[in-house]
Amino acid sequence: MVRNGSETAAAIRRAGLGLIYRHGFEAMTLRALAAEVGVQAASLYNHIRNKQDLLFELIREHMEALSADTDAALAASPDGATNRLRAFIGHHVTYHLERRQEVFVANFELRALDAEHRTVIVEMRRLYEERLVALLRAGAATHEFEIADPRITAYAILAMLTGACTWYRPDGRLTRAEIVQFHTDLVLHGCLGRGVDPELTF
Amino acid sequence: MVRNGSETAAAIRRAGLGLIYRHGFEAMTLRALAAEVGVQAASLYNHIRNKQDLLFELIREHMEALSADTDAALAASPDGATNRLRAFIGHHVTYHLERRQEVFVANFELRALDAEHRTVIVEMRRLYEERLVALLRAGAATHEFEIADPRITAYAILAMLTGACTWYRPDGRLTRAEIVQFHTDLVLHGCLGRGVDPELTF
DNA sequence: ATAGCTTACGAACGCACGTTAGTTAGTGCC
DNA sequence: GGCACTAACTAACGTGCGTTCGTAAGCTAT
Repeated sequence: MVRNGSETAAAIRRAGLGLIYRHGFEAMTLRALAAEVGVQAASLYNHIRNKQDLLFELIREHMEALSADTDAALAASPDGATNRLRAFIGHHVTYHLERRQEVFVANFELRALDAEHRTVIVEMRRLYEERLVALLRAGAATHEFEIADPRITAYAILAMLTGACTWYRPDGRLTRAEIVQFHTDLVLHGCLGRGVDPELTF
Repeated sequence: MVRNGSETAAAIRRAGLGLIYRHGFEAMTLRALAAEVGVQAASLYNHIRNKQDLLFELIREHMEALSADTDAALAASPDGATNRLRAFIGHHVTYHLERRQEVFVANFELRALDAEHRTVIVEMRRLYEERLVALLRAGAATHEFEIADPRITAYAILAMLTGACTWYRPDGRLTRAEIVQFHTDLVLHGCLGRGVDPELTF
């Protein structure tokens, strides 16, 4: 059977992402991937350069989409550091919850990339993190935030937000909007809550 | 050459941990492990049951040590939810920064465990998380904290704290004590800082 | 001294891996 | 209708894997 080529290519990426997510890149065999696509292992090579390149492309495409989407979200945000931070958190959480597989693979299969490919991805990730660092710096400069170390704070926030991917289930107790709300509150006010002085509520 | 058995066993665990940390469990070969220990691959089997069991034992021992150590830290803490939360954060961050390899392996090689072994570890991790959930609940009950969802908050805090392992370097800019301080402030007060109303500082 | 246990070795097994080669069958354009 | 192209197939290559086997050598207790 001869299918449309780009359909097969898309099916390979989709199935590959799922298999890498579930079993890890090293543990995924091309034969298993081919079986899931409904094709012989050798036929994969009509659509991918090789196994390593499939991983790289999956991660690269994810990082590019994330970058473009983040730009759009921040551009749409009202002015002011707090507003922009809210926009960033809302977008990051929503986007990440919607693409848990991509996020997981992009974060934890970096070590399976060879040196050159890894360098490319790490740089893309650095640029993403830098957006939040800059945002925090701006808020600290206007005294909207009280932040001793914007870089460390940015890493901590990102780890917290991205962490939601590990337990979130679409059919779970909480909606994505609720999860965004929780994390926004946590980042802005911490565990003690804003209720300490209700009059300061925004 | 015939060495003391338990020395070799310890060397296997140490080298195995490092290799799994750097390359992943699936990507680590027993021949590479044996070479690092200075032994033939077959000789490993005098000290481990098999490859899978080595991973399980590494993770299990880590989880047991973490559990015991956390109990000790909480037992030594002064009363009160905020104090206990500080103690938990201080201990978690310090312990995790000191054992980044164990932490990484225990968190991200779970999928390489077979079903029964994974069940055991997941349960141990649940019990650990439950300590923080209980702590947050206690603080919410006394109105020391304002927490809408203790479980989600616990997950978020743990993700944030554990995330420090990914960027921390012992020879880096920040000491472990500084990192503890940063994260404690973030958890307790969030980005807006307690400076919003200095009189409310605890 | 010697028996028994521990620890190591070298060689090999059977298997599954990523990848390549050569070929066949549909598809679209002139 | 014929040609070029794409996408699929089967078969096989060489490699490296986890693991087992049989054996040698050192340590320890009698």
